[in-house]
Amino acid sequence: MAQSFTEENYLKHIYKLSRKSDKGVSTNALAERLETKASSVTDMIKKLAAKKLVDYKKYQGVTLTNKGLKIAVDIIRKHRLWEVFLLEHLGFGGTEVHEVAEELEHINSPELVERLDKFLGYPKYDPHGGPIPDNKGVFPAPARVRLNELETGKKTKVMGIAEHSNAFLAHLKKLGLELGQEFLLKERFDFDHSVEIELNDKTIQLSHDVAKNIFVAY
Amino acid sequence: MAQSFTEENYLKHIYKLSRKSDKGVSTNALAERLETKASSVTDMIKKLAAKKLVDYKKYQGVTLTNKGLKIAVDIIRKHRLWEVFLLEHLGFGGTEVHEVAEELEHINSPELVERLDKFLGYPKYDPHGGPIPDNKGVFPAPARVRLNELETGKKTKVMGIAEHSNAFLAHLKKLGLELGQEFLLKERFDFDHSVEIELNDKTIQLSHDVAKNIFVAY
DNA sequence: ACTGATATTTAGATAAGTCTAAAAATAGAT
DNA sequence: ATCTATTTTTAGACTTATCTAAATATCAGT
Repeated sequence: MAQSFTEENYLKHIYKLSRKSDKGVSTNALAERLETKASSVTDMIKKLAAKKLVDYKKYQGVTLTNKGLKIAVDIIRKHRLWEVFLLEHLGFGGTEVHEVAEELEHINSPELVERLDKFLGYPKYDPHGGPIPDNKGVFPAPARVRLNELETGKKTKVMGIAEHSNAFLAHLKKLGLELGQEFLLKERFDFDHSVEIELNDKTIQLSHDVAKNIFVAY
Repeated sequence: MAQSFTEENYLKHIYKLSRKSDKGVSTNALAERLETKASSVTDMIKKLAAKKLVDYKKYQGVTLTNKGLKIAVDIIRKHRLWEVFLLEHLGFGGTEVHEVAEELEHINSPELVERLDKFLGYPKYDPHGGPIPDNKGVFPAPARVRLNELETGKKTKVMGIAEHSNAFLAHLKKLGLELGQEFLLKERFDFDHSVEIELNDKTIQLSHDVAKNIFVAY
């Protein structure tokens, strides 16, 4: 039972939104994400429910079934593998990659994905730090943590980010916090959870909002 | 003005069929190629004509406009570049590649294509010997020729094939005529245009039908 | 020039995914 | 507990690409 491009996108975004809270995903939230109308979302949700890819009760939001979850995770896998390819082998820059990967993730060939995974050396994280599930849908155990959770006094490095807005990317760039950048976590201030780090002989402050969106090695 | 997956396929197949004869491509021929019905083809042709991608007069078949030709050639370019990638870098086998490339050829990102082309080393032919047009749509001048056109007495090697049926591929394999295989063209027999070649110390005969579908270096 | 066979087009229907506008359900405030 | 604002669903329509069945045009042979 093959899924259409559109169905796959719905499943993927239901998955992503469901990570943010443990309630069902609301129709409006999905509509906004998918840049479509709530009525369209309702229609599609019914279709996905008929295919047993989501559980749905009117007015209650949707959740993925195991079947739907499997498909969603596989899309994530493909997306992130392609991103690794685009960034590490084709030399794409940071932000241009995303929309191309949005297309490539829907290419339907399990063999292609396996071969690509092998070609890339079975990477566990994409260049943004997103974990890449294996072909069983299992995510790697994180050898990394959010900067707001790291113990002070540790030397570490930027492994990825949890927030991909252009504003955030630009901010990090300005701070010199590129992917792979090493630095020392000097102190955490309890009253606002901001942190102080040292990199390239400069000491800088990061707000809690920034720190919690940076993945670092531990 | 972006083309849909389906429109691109129509354009590609119109292009390929129009190579075989210099008349317009017939509705039925297209229907057979695309595994659809003649009536569907008529509808789509009208749509393409409205977009000025084909010239069309009722009952007279279709031909590509310059605009349509450009798109068709670009699809071929993408298809063949992806085939190079799949075969040379991902280790795919000969025949499994085609349907994956059929999907990849519709990924819409000029930058991706340029970067892929560069990554692959600007190949001029795909692994089947198909010439790869450059980003202006220009095909490479062939440094190769069909075996039935080569002068006798020449040492040469298999550069590609013009026929991709499984039967033909199996036949070549059995003869030991893999891609890249070197051999000597010993003789051509005028009465049936069959040829005699020597490879790996064996002398074998090839019919005209076989010879004309093998591209060789010259 | 006619006739039968074949190729092509038209007309009307269907399915997927979307929309607008209106109706119905829910949640929050009092 | 009720009212109001918000969210969600329904109903009906539109677009794309397809189909079947029927109508029409072209072609080849006489």
